[in-house]
Amino acid sequence: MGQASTRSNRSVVYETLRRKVLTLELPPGASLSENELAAALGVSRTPVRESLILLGEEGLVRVFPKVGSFVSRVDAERVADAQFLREAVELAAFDDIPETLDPDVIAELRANLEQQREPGLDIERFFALDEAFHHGLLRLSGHGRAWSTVVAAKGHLDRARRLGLHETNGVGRFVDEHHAILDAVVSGDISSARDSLRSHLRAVFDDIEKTRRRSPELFAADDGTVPVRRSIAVWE
Amino acid sequence: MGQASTRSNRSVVYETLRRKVLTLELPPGASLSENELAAALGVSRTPVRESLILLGEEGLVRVFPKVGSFVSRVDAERVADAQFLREAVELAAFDDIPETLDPDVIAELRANLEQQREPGLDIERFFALDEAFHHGLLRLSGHGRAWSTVVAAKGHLDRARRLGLHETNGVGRFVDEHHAILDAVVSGDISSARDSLRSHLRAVFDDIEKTRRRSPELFAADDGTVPVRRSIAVWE
DNA sequence: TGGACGCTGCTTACATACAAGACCTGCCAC
DNA sequence: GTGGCAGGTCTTGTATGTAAGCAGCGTCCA
Repeated sequence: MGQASTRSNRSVVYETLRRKVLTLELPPGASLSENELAAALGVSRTPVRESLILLGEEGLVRVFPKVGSFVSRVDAERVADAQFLREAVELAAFDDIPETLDPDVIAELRANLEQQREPGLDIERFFALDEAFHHGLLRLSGHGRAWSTVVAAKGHLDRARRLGLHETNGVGRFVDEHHAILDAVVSGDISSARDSLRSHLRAVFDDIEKTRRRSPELFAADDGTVPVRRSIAVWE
Repeated sequence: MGQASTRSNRSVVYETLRRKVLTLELPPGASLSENELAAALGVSRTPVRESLILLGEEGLVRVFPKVGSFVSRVDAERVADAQFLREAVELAAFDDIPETLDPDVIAELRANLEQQREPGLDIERFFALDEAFHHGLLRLSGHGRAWSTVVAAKGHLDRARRLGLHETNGVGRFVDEHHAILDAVVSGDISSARDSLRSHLRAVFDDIEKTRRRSPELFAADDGTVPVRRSIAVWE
């Protein structure tokens, strides 16, 4: 594939596919044929297959034995599960925030928020910054390693969110909330920080729910029905 | 392998290996050669390899490229992470317990507790009942699907616990706590149920910590050091 | 017209062959 | 004795071959 030899092909394939699924470049229902993906990515079926298995475990892909693999539908139930998990972890972490905050992490969070204010922020950049911000919050309480669990949940949330949010219009509100959370943390008002974080996470979820009501056709029950074969173009 | 053809070989291999790791039948540091496992299980390397990848994602196995795969060390840091995650999820679920409880689930939980009281309870049976009990509690709040996340965490906790707990001596206390939790839930005192559940989970964790202090050699930092090749017999 | 049946082409599941790197061991030079 | 190098053998990573199952479509028959 031409990438540095320090990374396995499987890692590259996995991350490539995951990114394309999360950005909806590979939309829900898209067919993910091992052969086609292998050819498109210039590798054999093995790393592709292993990546699909991992994505299946994550719930982003459904593998139907002997039939095909498909990008999973955006399922409202799964999105709600993800929201519950994320909220539980991030709020619980706040209970363990120490008296004296790690100045490095605080500096990183402040710098992050600066960038969230930059004009011309595109949606991909915002999602990346948002992710780093919430990860930083977890690290403040010494629970940074729980982030990987949140990431798995966050994937479903972001995918649902993207369905209705293709520009950064209205993102400013979330940036404001990030500031409020960090300010509360720094000032030592953990209780207020908790409330701010909770309402922030809920606001994101409400945003998703609003999208779902406005465009229910984008969401679909993941009820095990097999998508029509090759119903959606696979590779761009 | 002889199992019913309705289940894939990979599922069988994965579950077999996972069980052996969790029960310490495959102890921390044990070598997991793809070739040897494939021969021992009567399948090819493919399903074995895919299982190892999944177990690696779960943190129960470490795969060193071109060197070997090994059962991961019981790492105190990872155990603490698991405890944090589990506590966060189970406590958050209690906030969503509805006024009227699902009678089927309640009946199931009561029956479960009956069995926990049975004399001659062995450790494996207790772990299974404990697992079903906590899963049931999650279902009461409609968050049963979050159980899979807790399971991943619980694996690390159980493994640590088994290191010091090889009989059910002292398990009675945990059974009592289960009763207290369920009684509080049924009586509608969610706040008390929360407190009981929290102290229950903490007690289990303290139990692990006590084991760690008593037998620190059982725990080891998972610092990336490669175990000596074939240092521990692989298959029984 | 409608239903059943078989063929064809696709898919994943599994098995195996090959490649490439890491470790250990033993020999050899000093 | 000791350092270093080479080779053999292990490992996982990747590629490819084989098997088996499902779907869709066309055909044939009633």
